[in-house]
Amino acid sequence: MDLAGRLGLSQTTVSRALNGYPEVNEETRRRVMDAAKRHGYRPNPSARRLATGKSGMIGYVLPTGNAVDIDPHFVEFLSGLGDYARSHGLDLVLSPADADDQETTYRRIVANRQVDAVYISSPRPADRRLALVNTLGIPFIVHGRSEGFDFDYPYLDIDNEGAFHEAARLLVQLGHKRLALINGDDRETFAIHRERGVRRALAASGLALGERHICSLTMTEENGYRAARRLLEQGEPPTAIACSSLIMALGVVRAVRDLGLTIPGDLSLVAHDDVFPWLRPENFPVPLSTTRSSIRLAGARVAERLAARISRLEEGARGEVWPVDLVVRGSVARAPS
Amino acid sequence: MDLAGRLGLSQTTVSRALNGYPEVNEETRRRVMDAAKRHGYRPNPSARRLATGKSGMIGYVLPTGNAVDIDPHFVEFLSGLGDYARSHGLDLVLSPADADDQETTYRRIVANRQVDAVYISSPRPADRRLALVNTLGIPFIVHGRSEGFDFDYPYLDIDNEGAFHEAARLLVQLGHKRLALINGDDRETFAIHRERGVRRALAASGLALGERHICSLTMTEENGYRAARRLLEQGEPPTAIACSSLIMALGVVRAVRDLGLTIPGDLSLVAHDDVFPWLRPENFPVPLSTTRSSIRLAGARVAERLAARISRLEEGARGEVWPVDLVVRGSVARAPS
DNA sequence: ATTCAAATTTAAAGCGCTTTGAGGCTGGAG
DNA sequence: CTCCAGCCTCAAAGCGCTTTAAATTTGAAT
Repeated sequence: MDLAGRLGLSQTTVSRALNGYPEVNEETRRRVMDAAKRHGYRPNPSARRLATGKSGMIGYVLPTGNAVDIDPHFVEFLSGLGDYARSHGLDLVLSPADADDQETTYRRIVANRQVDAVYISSPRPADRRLALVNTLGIPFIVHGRSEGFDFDYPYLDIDNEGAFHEAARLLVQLGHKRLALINGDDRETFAIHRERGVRRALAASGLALGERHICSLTMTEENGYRAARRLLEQGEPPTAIACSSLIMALGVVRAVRDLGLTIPGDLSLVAHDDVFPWLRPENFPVPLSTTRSSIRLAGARVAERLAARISRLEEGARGEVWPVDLVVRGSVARAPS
Repeated sequence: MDLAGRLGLSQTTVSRALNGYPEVNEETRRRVMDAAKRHGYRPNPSARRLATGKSGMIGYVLPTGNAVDIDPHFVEFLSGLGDYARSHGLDLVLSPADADDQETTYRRIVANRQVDAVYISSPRPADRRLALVNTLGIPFIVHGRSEGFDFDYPYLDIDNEGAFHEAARLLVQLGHKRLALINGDDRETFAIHRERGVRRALAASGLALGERHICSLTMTEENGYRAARRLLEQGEPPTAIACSSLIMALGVVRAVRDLGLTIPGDLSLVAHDDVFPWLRPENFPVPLSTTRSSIRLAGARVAERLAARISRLEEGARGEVWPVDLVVRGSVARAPS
């Protein structure tokens, strides 16, 4: 669609007018903009891309594999990300990669300039993806945190340690001496931080988190159940449990029932709530106390910062840590005497 | 990276050799392929795209909005899709769109040739997206089915009607006269089909699905709870419930408990299981009977067919309907007398 | 009038690949 | 030998945009 021809202008001027370059007469710009709108002209992204190297897309390397399950949290994060992306004309590219070799894929999308920025989620300590992406020089943001690097990086995380510290502190204040933690996969930083939070709270009162009072498993209902049974059937069962996910908490509740115990009579329970629209803590058989942080809002914020980095409005390694609400509901009570 | 130069060949020949054109000497081809591998040469997709109009990507228009939640099923579907896509070098582009105006986005991605094919999910009867995409002429596959069009289209669906027919038939055989259905949003075809299946099974035995024995809501735990309470607290409560989702079934189970009833003593329950790794029917307080169909496998199959359509190995409007397993577990029993 | 810098606009050179239309070789048929 | 069919390979023309370098116009100052 030769807009330039129609207007008797050169392609150059049209391009400049459309892209907001200053060296175009305002009146000319108006004419061009006008004609563009009238004819529904949209620059061909493939061409623009070839010329500029910018794609207008955000990338995410999706670990896949037969035995690899995508975390259900992902969809909520995506809701937020998508919501922001939509209103800013960004698309999201999911590049599936072998879960055991994501590096190749990162290299590819960067080398090919398929996306303008990427985000990384569920980071682990010394996560190789971070080092890689940092080297490759593509704008990125980490959702969560890593540890053990000698460089800083931009991230958005929630205060997992603080949240679980608060939760544990509350339980301790209620007189609980034997506290247990049902955590997510402890190779991920968030789980490490949560454990740290619990330990710190216990230590402050001269208590400790027993070796047998901590479980670390992928966050499924079944694992929540198993962990709870293991914990509750041992010699010195905990009187309170902090749990890393609402889904696992479902299993915990089931286990408690199966054992003929009650919440909060025999066991106090606090879980982390990522705010799923389809499973709410207030609707648990006994309303569940939670540490709450909307993962969806995080998605939107990550998109926002990614956009800012692409347009160089944000630079440097700014880390952002969100506080987490502790919402007390019926599932916690004084320790049984 | 001028591969052509290195080899003393023309760009043309290199391009042809790499893309498998027949007019290249096999020995030459080998040399080129070899050098390409050795130097890690990868054609620049942006350039190739500009030249061919093909992007090597699959598209999905993601409905977003402040009040729009992405279905948790999406992530499982994505697992399958991603798994296939990975092994075939396809990327997935999610284009977020205002849930109320997806048309603009479809037009854009087609006009810009951003993707080679798209899939559509959660279709409704006479879904406008179908008509649109069909007109636009981009390869596509529908996950699910629509109704009321005068043209055929390629789709992959499960036999929702058959599944719920079987489930209802089983319940009827067990002597249940008052059956209820807790369905998903009845604007979507799958829900309509499921209702149809239940009605057909009941009709076969001279029974009917009472107006007050059917609920249709988005599939959350809370809605499952509400629906179950509404059903069970009315004058003639059902003795059996068919439920469209495992998540809703959680709510049903909770409601049953709250009312002091038992499964399957007072109420038989069957739910549809999309096979989530994090919530399994056998782990319900009473193992849940289900109609089971892996949505993840569907995702992989959709990707496979999409790829086939892109390379024109598949053409026409082939519909594919997968049978659904009925898995009987402890949650169903003879109707109370 | 003349001049020069600032303000606009333009021609043309990429971006890195595919594809079209030709040209160069080889070898058996004439 | 000459020709021509078959094979291969190549130069060059896009694909539709951005950007560099140069040209033109404008306008105030000389």
